Amino acid sequence: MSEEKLTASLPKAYDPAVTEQDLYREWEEAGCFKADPLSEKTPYTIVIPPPNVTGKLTVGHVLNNTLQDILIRYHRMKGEEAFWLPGTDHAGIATQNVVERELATKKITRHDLGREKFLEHVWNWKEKYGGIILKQLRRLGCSCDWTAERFTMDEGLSDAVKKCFVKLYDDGLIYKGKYIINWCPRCKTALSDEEKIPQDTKGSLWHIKYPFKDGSGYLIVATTRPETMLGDTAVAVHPDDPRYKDLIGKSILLPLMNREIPLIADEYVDKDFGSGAVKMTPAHDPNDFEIGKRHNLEQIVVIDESGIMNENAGQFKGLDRFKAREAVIAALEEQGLLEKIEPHELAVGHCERCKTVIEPYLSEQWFVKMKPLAEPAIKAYKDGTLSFVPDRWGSVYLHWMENIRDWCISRQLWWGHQIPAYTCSKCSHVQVAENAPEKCSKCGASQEFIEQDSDVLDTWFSSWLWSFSTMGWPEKTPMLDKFYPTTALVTGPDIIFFWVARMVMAGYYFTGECPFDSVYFTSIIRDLKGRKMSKSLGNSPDPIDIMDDYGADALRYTMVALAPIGQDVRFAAEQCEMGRNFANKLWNAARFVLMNVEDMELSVLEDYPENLSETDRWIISRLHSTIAHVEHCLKPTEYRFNDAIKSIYEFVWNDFCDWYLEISKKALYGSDADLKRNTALVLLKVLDSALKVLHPFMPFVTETLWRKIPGNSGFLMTGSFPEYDANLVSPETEEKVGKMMQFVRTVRNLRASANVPPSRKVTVRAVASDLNNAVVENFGDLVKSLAGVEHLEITDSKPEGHLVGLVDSSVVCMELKGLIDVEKELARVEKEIENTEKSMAKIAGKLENKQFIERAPADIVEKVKEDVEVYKQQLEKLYEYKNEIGSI
RNA sequence: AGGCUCGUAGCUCAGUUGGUUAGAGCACUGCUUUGACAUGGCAGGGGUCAGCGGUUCAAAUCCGCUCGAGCCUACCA
Repeated sequence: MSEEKLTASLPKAYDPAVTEQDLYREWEEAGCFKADPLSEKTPYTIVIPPPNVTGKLTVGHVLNNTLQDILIRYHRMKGEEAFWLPGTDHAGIATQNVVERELATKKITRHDLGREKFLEHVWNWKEKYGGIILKQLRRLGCSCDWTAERFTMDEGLSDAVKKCFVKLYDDGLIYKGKYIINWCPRCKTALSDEEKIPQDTKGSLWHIKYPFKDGSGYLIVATTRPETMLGDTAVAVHPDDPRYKDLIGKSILLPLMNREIPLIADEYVDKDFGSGAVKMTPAHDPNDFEIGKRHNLEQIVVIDESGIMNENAGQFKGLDRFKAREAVIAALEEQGLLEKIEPHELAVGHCERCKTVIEPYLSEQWFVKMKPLAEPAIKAYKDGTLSFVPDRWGSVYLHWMENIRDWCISRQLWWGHQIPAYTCSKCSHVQVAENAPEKCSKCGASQEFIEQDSDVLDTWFSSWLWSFSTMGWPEKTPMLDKFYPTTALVTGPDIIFFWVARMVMAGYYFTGECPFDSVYFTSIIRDLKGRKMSKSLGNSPDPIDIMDDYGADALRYTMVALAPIGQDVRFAAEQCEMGRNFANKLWNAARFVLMNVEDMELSVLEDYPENLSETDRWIISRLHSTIAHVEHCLKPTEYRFNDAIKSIYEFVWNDFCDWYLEISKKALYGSDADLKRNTALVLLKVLDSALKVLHPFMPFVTETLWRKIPGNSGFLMTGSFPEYDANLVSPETEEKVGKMMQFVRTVRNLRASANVPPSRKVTVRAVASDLNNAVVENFGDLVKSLAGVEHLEITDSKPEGHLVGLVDSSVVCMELKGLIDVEKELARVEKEIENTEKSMAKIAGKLENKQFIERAPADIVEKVKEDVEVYKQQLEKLYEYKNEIGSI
């Protein structure tokens, strides 16, 4: 009857779809994810790297967030006040693009709507479609504290942004100026250096004749962007270049424009590149801009904000910049001014969001002086306050920090934090303040004359504050007090500059503290061909589909198992079979335990029972070795997640299922009531502990099973992690049981080689030896049930009509009913001999080497001697056996 | 151009400070539905650890070079 009950509640196969979603709701409703700022417990904090509100879950997110969840769940179970703060990022350009594209289907532009109406649209879009990814994280099982969810444009976070801007401005670290910046002619906004993606491109180097005004010939100028020559205001050479030294100061007549420009000298010019003469276009090249400033060159803008040639481009006005290039070349050629064209490879910058070729563009922008901010961030890494795993990212971080450049933070977008700078239209006075000033502080003009800067801030200007702005900073909130600075950060190395480095700088500058102790950089997920997962390639499987097919736990298991430290991962959905199979294996192991325990009215106990058997002690020893290893792997200096999950897998599958469950059947189906009870208690307790250890990695299946264990109540996830007890680890027991296992394998091996079906029992005679005697005496009954043996006995010598196998150098014989297949058996033994000889040869040579004996540590030498001795004995026995068969 | 990382079984990957008979999962071969599980069990085949050279008593592991893959940084027009 109870059999029926269990079968009903525990089906033969684990079906994640049945439990996962409901279980998550239960956890959430019970407040299991919530962290208490007033708790006395040690805080453990992670802030999520906020995904874009427009984002959908990718396999990359899966890995990243699973790792965070593992840490959070583990530390929660270790009794710490674990706080995982979730949220999203407003993603200026990306979000604006999405909404603009949607409007475009209705043939509306944002300009049709105007700023205010457009922003209303974006907010509506955000409320409706934004943050899908956070729902998807719930599906994954992430135990974020959703009551603390934040968005970078929330009121509080927006106030923090303003506050920081004002402070930096007041401290003289924010300035506005006309500089060459990266401009996307499609998004029509400035971009930071980090948003410019260089791509190697096969271009050309055009060599153009620039004639001198006085008719005394010409010089050659080489360029990759001939269309910009229309804005040239000089040609530069190196002051020491003998070819040009005497010509410096002469006038050149700029072709096509007939503008008179000077030949100037500047150290910057590389004599060995091209012709050694460089055209200067200060309005369209960052280097020319710098040189131009030194020489007071005029800045002539010839390309407009859309990438179209403007009125300064003469006859080329109105042409797109790439069309203009062709037209300029054609015109030069016609006038015989094109000397030659060389193929030339160069890195062309592209817009991170829309892939449009970036245009260096002269415009008025806001910048942050970064050098002073970098100093404490550099120190933090160098003195160990901040650590990276893998550590090699530290040098990447340092290199960037030490060569840091000012950060262009203004964006010509509408969606974002509008810059809190106000200009008086009467006197042009600029005021920077958190709130709109009521009158001009200089000329006293009233509010109507004061206008806020129309630009918004780079999204990263809000996310670099994320680690503390989310907790209420600048208010001194209990949350901030309890959970800041945070403990760990888990993110991808691709945003080390965008985010990690800047967050460290912001942490020090605004709070005086490093915002986290350690950063773990995850692997990059690729497809099986090694390509990055991307939407355009269509090679990125949808994690939701994977979870539908295999379950969230299976996906989590697989991603973590597959991802070693800092190495890229090649992933395909089918690999989740390993996770699914593992969840199923665990399910069935639990099912077995529960079915057998059911009638005994037992519940899981605090301690193991007295009078443990050797094999009980063995599984407990294995369990505690596993616990120790897992805990070691999860330390911040290690973060060896794949190692941790693998050792649990091996414990559950190999030790617990393959051996201990099989061993326990002997007791469970036997008539010794005490033994039965003891075994059941050990099974329950080990299962209970295994579920706890595995829980941070595979939360759903473990919680589901744990709650079915008699005696358990509440939630596993808020329970405690098993405490490692070194006294329960016994190498001696593991050794003893290991010999028994070897013995069983040898018998199974013999059975297989003689094709004895599992159902047929055999007789085994073990030739007396220390090992054999101990195994037969201590584990005789077990060997019988595990290896399908009917009669097991010790003999003085090998009997006739038996197959022979070895355990170390002990001989184990299996009686064969009927004739031995001589040929087959001979082949098997010969193969065995060959293998053993090969193995021995590998190490035996060492002993003949005097140097080895003298220099190698004594214990190593001893070990080799012992091994060789074992091989020798094995070979002796194998030869003997071979002769015997041969003579049949 | 510089820097970093990687190259281990057909595939995806482990292998912590040099000393293991070089491992796992999938795939493959044979046996197997015995009362947890065929998403299973038992047994097995398969690798000159990219190549060459060096250090060492000892190298998949440390060093150098070559070849191959990838990533990051860089203002050579």
